[in-house]
This record gives sequence, structure tokens and C-alpha cells, in this order.
Amino acid sequence: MPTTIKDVAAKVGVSPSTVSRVLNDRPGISPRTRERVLQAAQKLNYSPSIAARSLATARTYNIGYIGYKYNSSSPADFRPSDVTTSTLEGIDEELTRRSYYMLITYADKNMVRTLDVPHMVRQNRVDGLILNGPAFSPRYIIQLQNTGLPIVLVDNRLNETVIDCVLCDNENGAYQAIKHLIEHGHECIVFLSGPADWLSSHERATGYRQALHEAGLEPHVVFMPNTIVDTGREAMLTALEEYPDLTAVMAVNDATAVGAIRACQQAGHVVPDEIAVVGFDDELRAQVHTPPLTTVRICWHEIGIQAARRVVDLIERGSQIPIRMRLAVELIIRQSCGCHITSEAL
Amino acid sequence: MPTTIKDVAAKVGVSPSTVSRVLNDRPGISPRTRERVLQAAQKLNYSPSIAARSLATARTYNIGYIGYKYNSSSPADFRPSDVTTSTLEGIDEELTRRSYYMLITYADKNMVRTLDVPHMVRQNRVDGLILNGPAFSPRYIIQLQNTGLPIVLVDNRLNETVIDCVLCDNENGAYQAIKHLIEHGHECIVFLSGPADWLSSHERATGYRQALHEAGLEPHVVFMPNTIVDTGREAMLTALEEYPDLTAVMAVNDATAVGAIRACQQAGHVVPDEIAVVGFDDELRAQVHTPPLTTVRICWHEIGIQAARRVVDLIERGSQIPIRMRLAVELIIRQSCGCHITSEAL
DNA sequence: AACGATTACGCAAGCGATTGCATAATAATT
DNA sequence: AATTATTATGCAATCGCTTGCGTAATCGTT
Repeated sequence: MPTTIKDVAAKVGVSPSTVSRVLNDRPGISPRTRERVLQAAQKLNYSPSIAARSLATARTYNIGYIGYKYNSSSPADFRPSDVTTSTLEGIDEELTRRSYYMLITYADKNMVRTLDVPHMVRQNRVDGLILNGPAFSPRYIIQLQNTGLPIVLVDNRLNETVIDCVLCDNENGAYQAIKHLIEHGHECIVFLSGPADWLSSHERATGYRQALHEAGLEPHVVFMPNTIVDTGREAMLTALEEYPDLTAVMAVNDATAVGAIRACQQAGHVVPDEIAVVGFDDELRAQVHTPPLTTVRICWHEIGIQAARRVVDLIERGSQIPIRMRLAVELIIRQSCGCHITSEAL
Repeated sequence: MPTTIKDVAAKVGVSPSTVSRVLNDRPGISPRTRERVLQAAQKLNYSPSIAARSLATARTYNIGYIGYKYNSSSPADFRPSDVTTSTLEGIDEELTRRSYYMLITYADKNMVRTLDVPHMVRQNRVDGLILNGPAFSPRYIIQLQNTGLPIVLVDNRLNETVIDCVLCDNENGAYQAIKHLIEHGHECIVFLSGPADWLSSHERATGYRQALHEAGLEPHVVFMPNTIVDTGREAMLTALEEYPDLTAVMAVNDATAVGAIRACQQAGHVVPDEIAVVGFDDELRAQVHTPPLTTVRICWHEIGIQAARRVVDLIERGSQIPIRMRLAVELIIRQSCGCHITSEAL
């Protein structure tokens, strides 16, 4: 039913090989036949079956994307945020440009734990892989890497092996944010950290410490097992208890920042007047929150583009020396840090 | 390099055909050989190449997902919201269960206008299609349908052709919300509508009118060219002007509801005390907004599941009489509708 | 023990491309 | 004009799997 390479070959009166060659821009074709083949292909509305091509060339022009699903049953707090869609759109944009497709699937906690190579890759459905998120264990990643597929990590990286990744400058983001708080006179600033083995948690903590260190202040961090709103609330409660003279807190992401602010309210403190709060990510909800969240904006769209670009390069140009890309972030000053108040006071 | 069906055939001492048959649960295999083949396959860590299978059977076990990208450059307001990710995760969940994969791509305004069948389908990369969103034009959809691929629409539907779709009960959602407002005494309630040809806009408008009609009230709607925050703000400004005695407004989605509230503040009215606002969708930001948004919750995750389920059924069981599924929605009463105030007043 | 039914399996022909090698057509060289 | 170099094309094998058809093996019957 669908038109095949033979159909167009027949129409032009050449062999399928010839058609194949012109369609793939192979050398050794006379301009005349090339033209005629192109015309015929166009007229017949022909486009090659990737199944066949794929069988012959061992290339699929698909790249796999593995996301992470925090929880399949989804109470509001567990809902995926808007940022992953930005990344996806960025990836799609670049992939389209390079005429690749994205095969998407989500892993959950169990999969990432068990050493189960996704069928996606076992069945040779993809030429390369993008893993998005900090939740993939090193074992999991390394195992995937051993399949020989080009892989690039987003919002994650490995120390045990050098592997391509694209990240944002978490450290600098945190540094900027804390610096800002310090400039506005805060001296006891606590950091609500995500799990210590999550890359961005770790890096943000580093920026946090760095800024404090430079100012001769002492770091205080409380760890959270995950980074949803309610966990942020609980963490903040313990922070308030543990560090009674705290005046500012930086949460590892916007969701927990929202939680932290709730905890403050719950404990009778007003944000930002008594306690300043900053988040990270600049999710959509950051700007409609009350008070609007001061946070660090990450350009996920661009990160997606870069990640896609990199896998495709690895696929097409062969393996290269691994690169860790780090995109700059931007401190978005809104009201939860209270600096508008301080400046009034000046 | 990868192990093929021959390898496992050789190992067991049977023909590839036999291996194929046991792997595909075809009849006519003795329990003994079946067992041995299974073992060998397992031991060799074999999994069939879909490229080859696909070539032989004309099935890919991929289903295509086409999302809609409102704007590729992404200022905050244009950012994709969290709800599409929920849908995606739902689809993925069901597809995984049925051992299909999702090939994802995004269309933008231009693509949807031009009659350009995505390469995805022309190259036979997929066995079926899910289109998500109201922005696809009937022409576009019909064209896709003419390829013969099973298609299911999410958050959209066609009148010109019967075609499978899964929607939420927009009408009832709006009806409930308006009913609620009416019960709390509002009499001049305006509806901020999205583009008239967007299905959910239309349906929500219907529910709105219905509720008003039953109460003997008059409908007032203002149309918006799109549904981002700032458009909501502008629309609300004109609404305030046009309907001076308005006391409540229902926005077609949460983003525009947020905008509407900003407009009220801008115009010196306090929400919800003077003007009640309700949204639709229950995005993540709805609950952290001030005031928290009263809105209608849609279970996109389940919608995703149903959509996936349906395409796969259509693929595997052949075409059937089209079904329009409509999932129930839930009115989430928070504070932007001001009913807590009214009840105090009682 | 012989014969027809069943059952279990192998053969070989596709599926629709790609590609190394051979060859026909053309151009260049003497 | 004959010979060689070059260019343009075709042949046929191959990628890994599926499947209709044929046959050998097994079973049940009388």
C-alpha cells in the first residue's frame, strides 16, 4: 500500500539502488537522474520506511528520553512541575531541526533501583539517550552506558565515570542568592537541602556555603528526604526550632520554598518581614505566590536544546571527549526575600 | 554484535521460525521446546530487533504523541504548565503496561496551519496517534486521519467526523462552579472565554450559560485571543468597564484567572471580597496563589491513561465504533470565590 | 501393524531499504 | 581510433524477523 523505493525506481526507470543513493546524497549520480528521481519521489509522495532503513543501517534516528516519575498516584503536591515540559520542548526543537525523533518514557523509583535496562534500548529503538533528573543512580546510568549508546545527562552527572551532561550553574545561583541575602543584613541563613546525593542539592549547598564563608558566617543546613511542598513545610518547622535566631532561609527549590513559607505562617512569622525565603527554579507558581518568590531562574528550554544537540553530535560524529556544560542562571528578585522592605528602611 | 534470533535458534538446535513462534506465543510448539527456547533467550539476554520485526509485520509498537507548543521563545507567561506532564505520564503508564512506546513531538501554530503531515507518520514510525490540545485544526486532524492511522484526541474533538476522543466534563465543571457562585448570591457573573473555536472554551461557556439560565440570570462573556496570564488581565479590565455591576467572574483557565485577579487589584478591587474569581484546571499554581484559586480540577493523569488505552485498543482490535469519553471533574473550593466570607456573613 | 489425523517443526520467500562490487556508458588520453 | 581512466548505474547480498506451506514425527484407531 505505501509507496516503496521500488515504485519510485520503476517510475523513473532506474534501480532502487540509484534512488537510494540520491535520497541519501551519495556521490556518483548524474545531475539529470538525481533531478528525475527527486521529482518522482516528490510526486509519489514517497518517504522511506525507517523500519527497513533501520534494519539495513542499524540506525533509528530516534533518541530516547527517560524522565523520572516521582509518584504515579498524584496528589497535587506530587504533580510534575512545568519545568520538565520546558526541557522537553527544547529537546524536541533541536531534534526536529536535526530530523530525529524523541522516544519518551518515565522511570520510577523501582526501575531506577533495579538494574533493568529499559526495553527501549534493548530493542534498539534508539540511537542515543537523554536522562533527565537527579534520581538516576550511578549504577543505572553506568549500565546504560555499557550498552555503548551515547548518553547525555540533564540535571545530573557522574563522578565515577566521565559522561556528558548539561547542567545549570547551581553553585553560582545559590551563591548569588545568598550573597543577596547577606547584603541585606541576614546573618543566620539556613539551607533546606534535598537529599544529599542529588546533584543539584549538593551544588546549591556548595554555593550557599561559599557565600557564607566569604562573609564569615556559619552554614546551617537541614536535609529533606524529597522536595515537595509539604516536606518543605516540615523541614522549616524543624529549622525554626533548631535555629531560633534564623532570619532567612534558602530552599533547594520553589516547591519546598512554598512549604517553608507555609511553615512560617503556621508558626506565626510573617514572610518576608520577619523571615526571608528564597527558592530555586523559578517555576510558574513562583511568581503568583504570595509573597512572590525570589528565586533562581534556570533556562530549561535552552538546556534541552543543548542536551539534544550533544547526543546527536555524539551519534553522528562518533564519541568525543566528554563535555560538562553548565548554563548560567539568573537571580530573580521578587518579594519573598524582603529586600524591598530593607531598602525602604534605608 | 547484538544477539539475534539465529543465535538463540542455534543454541537450542531449532530453526529461527520456531524461536519466533515461541516468542510470539504462536500455537504448535511442544511445551518442551518452548521451555528450552525461553531459557536460551533468557540466557543470551536476547531481545528481538524491532526494526526487523517492524519490517516484517508493518507494526512498530510506537504510538505518536503530538503536543502543542504555544510559543517557542518562552517568557514566563508562555511557559507550558504542569498539566501536560500529567497527561504524558498517564499515557506513558498505560503504554508501558501494553508494551508500546511513545514518540513525542510538538507542533506549533505554523505546522498546524499548513497541511504538513508530520514525518513521524509518513515514515511509518507509529501505529497510532494521540493529539493533545484544542489547537489542532479540523483540516489537520482529518488529514492525519486519512492516513488510516488510529487517532485519539485529547482535549479536542471533531464535529465534521466522528473520531475518538477523551475529554473532561467541561460543561459540568463550569456548571458546578457557576452554580456555586449563584448560591452565594452573585447575579452578575461574567465569563472570560478563550477563543470560541477552542473546544473547552466552548463547552465551559455552555455550562456557564446553563447554570445562569436555570437561575434566570443573564450571561456576559468576553473573548480572549489566547489564554495566558496577561490576556486574562486585559480581558478583566474590559469586563470591569463593560459590566460595572459585575461581582463575579469565571475564567476559562487558571492562568487567565490569575490575570483577572491582577486586573482587579490594579483597578482597586479586592478579591474575593468585592469580586469573586474562579478558574479552571487546578494547575499547581492555583493553590499557592493569593488568594488560593477556586477552580475545577481535571484528572489529566487518568485522561492520559484512557487515551493511551484507546489507541492501543484501536490498533490491536481494529477499528471500532468511535467513542467520546468524558471524565468527571471536581470543583475545588478555595478562597478566590469568597464563599468563606459569605458564610461568615450568614 | 498399517493408516489417516494431528502435532511439531523447518524451508524459503518476503518486508524495504542500503552498499560493496561489477559493469556499462562516457570522457579523456595518446 | 584504440585504449585507459572516470563516472554513472545495476546486481545481488544483507539486515533480523515473520509466516504460509510442506513434511517428518507422533499419536490414536482398528
